[in-house]
Amino acid sequence: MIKIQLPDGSIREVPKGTSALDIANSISPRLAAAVVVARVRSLEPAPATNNEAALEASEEAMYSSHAPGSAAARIVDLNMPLTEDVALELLKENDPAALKVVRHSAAHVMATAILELFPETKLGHGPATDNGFFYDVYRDVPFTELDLAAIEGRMAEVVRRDEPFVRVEESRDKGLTDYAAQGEFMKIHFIERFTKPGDEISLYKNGGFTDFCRGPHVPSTGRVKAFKVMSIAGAYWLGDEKNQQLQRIYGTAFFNAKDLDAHFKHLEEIKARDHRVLGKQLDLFSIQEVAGAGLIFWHPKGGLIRKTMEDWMRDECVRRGYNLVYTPHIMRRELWKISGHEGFYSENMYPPMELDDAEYRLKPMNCPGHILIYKNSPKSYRDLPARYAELGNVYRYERSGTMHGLLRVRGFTQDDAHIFCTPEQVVSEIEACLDFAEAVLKTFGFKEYRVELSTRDPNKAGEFVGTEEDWASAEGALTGVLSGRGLSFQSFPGEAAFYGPKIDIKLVDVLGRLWQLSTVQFDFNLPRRFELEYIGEDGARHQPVMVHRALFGSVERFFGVLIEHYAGAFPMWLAPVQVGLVPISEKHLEYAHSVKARLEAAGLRVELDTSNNKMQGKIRDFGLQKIPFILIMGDKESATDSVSVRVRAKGDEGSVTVEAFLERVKKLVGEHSMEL
RNA sequence: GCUGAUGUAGCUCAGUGGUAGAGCACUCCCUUGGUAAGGGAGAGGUCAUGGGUUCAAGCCCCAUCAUCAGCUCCA
Repeated sequence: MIKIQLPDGSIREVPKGTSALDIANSISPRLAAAVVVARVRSLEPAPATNNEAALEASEEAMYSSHAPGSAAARIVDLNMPLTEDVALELLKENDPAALKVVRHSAAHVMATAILELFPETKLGHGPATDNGFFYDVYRDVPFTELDLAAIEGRMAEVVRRDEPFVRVEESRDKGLTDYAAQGEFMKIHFIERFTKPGDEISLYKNGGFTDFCRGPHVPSTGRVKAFKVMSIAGAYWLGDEKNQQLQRIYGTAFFNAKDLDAHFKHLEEIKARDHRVLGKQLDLFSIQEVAGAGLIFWHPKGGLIRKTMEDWMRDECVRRGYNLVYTPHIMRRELWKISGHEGFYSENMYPPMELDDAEYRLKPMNCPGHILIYKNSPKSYRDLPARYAELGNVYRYERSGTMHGLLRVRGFTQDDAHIFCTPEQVVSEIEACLDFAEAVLKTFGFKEYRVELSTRDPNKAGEFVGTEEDWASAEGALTGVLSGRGLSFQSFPGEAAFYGPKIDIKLVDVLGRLWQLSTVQFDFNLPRRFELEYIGEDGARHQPVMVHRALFGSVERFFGVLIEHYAGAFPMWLAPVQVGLVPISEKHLEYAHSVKARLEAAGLRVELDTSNNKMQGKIRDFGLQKIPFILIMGDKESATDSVSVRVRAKGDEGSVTVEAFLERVKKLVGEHSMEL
């Protein structure tokens, strides 16, 4: 007999070999029908997990469905015989872990369908993802959309057959031999990678289909109730572009049709906030084929928002002790050789232009320009810290398939600054950068963010420049500042730039998506390459510490994220048109013009609709443009020097005097208020 | 760069080898109204670009460019 502890704390004694499904059935048949999978936790004290194993497990989990679960708690098949005392949790159709199991099982159903229709296909792996699942397969002939439809149809049949998922264990050698006979080269790779000689390997069978898989699965294919084959894409074998390309077939699955529908609705919502869609609808920016990919045209309304962002940023820089500088867009190739870009960044740079005096290259970064300004005159410790800031346009050659709206472009503007300081000043400078970064996020309406610290991988010292001591002190400074501020952060060893460690701030938008924007980085490399120095208090020459920092990251990318964050409904201070004026009839036009003049005199951005459309139509048009305030003016208003106020997303608020309205909105603008 | 899909009016899209279409937007006319679409008329296209097949190509074939979904990359 073994002891099974249920979530309410009660303990049942059952014969060894009893399954979770048996227990569910003993509680109630309805529970047994609703439960998908079980989570068990050993009642013995959990053995200390060793770090290396945990690391390997996470690596496996990245591209394998064979990763072992944690020793403490693991998800198991409902019909797996329980052989020791465990705490048992029956997961029903409301549990995220259960959904993953459903999706992974859906991947097996899809593989079953694919092999039935296209037996020549070789299988890679088929994990669940955040939004569904995929299966990587290899076949000489690409699958067409018709094939995908056929696969989906056959999946429905496999589900209807309601084949039980049966776990089978067999010797590794037999598995390898069988797969070799079938030419399943990818399965062989996975077995060799994830199991050791002498291990038993686990297979899951449903009907005539068998897959090397560690599970768990739903009890039978009939439990995959709501699914859809989504799309097909190329994916490199083992994620390496030097390897052959596989066909990755994406699908998604949910517990029921309602959830599946909700998922598609959610996809539509995301599409409606897509900055590329809104950029067109609100006439903010464009990308033009005739000009080239990844190059942004800022239209008047987008330009106005950009100006507001830039004005704020420049003012704030000045207020915080930065000096604004400007540097050229093209510079001699010689400079890029000194900086090292010519060597290690060349792939991302536009090729040299040959002029009569020398070769020139477009700048991919602003650092060398700022360094030349620093170097132009001797510096004393009294001159430090020197903080040079620039909204610098840089051009980087991105590979053709990688551009994405405003978020990944070939020409963009960095709010870039470089701080040259003494080692003693570093901590307070980093502090100030983080303060500034927080101010940016807060001002533009982002409440949540995550902090990441990227450090050197000591095992790969050769890939990083700078001495042991440099790195130790720089990483210590960054860590110290972060903990000193009480910020929780995640460390990423090995993720540092080759020239120094960095802090990245990722903001979380309204949909919970993460965006990498702000970055604060140490640089041991450039000060040395350019032989930067300052005269210290001791009269000797010293090398300054250099800190790179960008807060918007790129103005283009930040704008793109901003559009999606607000779904185009910008707060008052950023809205390109702040007030829309609607005269009810032609005879109110004169009054409308006078109101417009008064609002504009107060610095507001106002649009007056003088068309002969109906007032309802004018309201609709302004509404679609997501203008914060619409003012309606008819007989009543013109007689009392007032306006009828309609607020975005709130509606009609009745009439107030022009003075009172002005008072209200000037406050909203001045305070950068998120509300209206 | 790789795999697949897409490219028709300013926008969203229909058009399976035989005269280039719709709705919205735009211009003009009528309508002058009380909180998200009044009515009518008109104008607008090198069907991404370049080749090819065909008596005939938006449609079939090839190449190129761009976009989209992924992959890879992203100081």
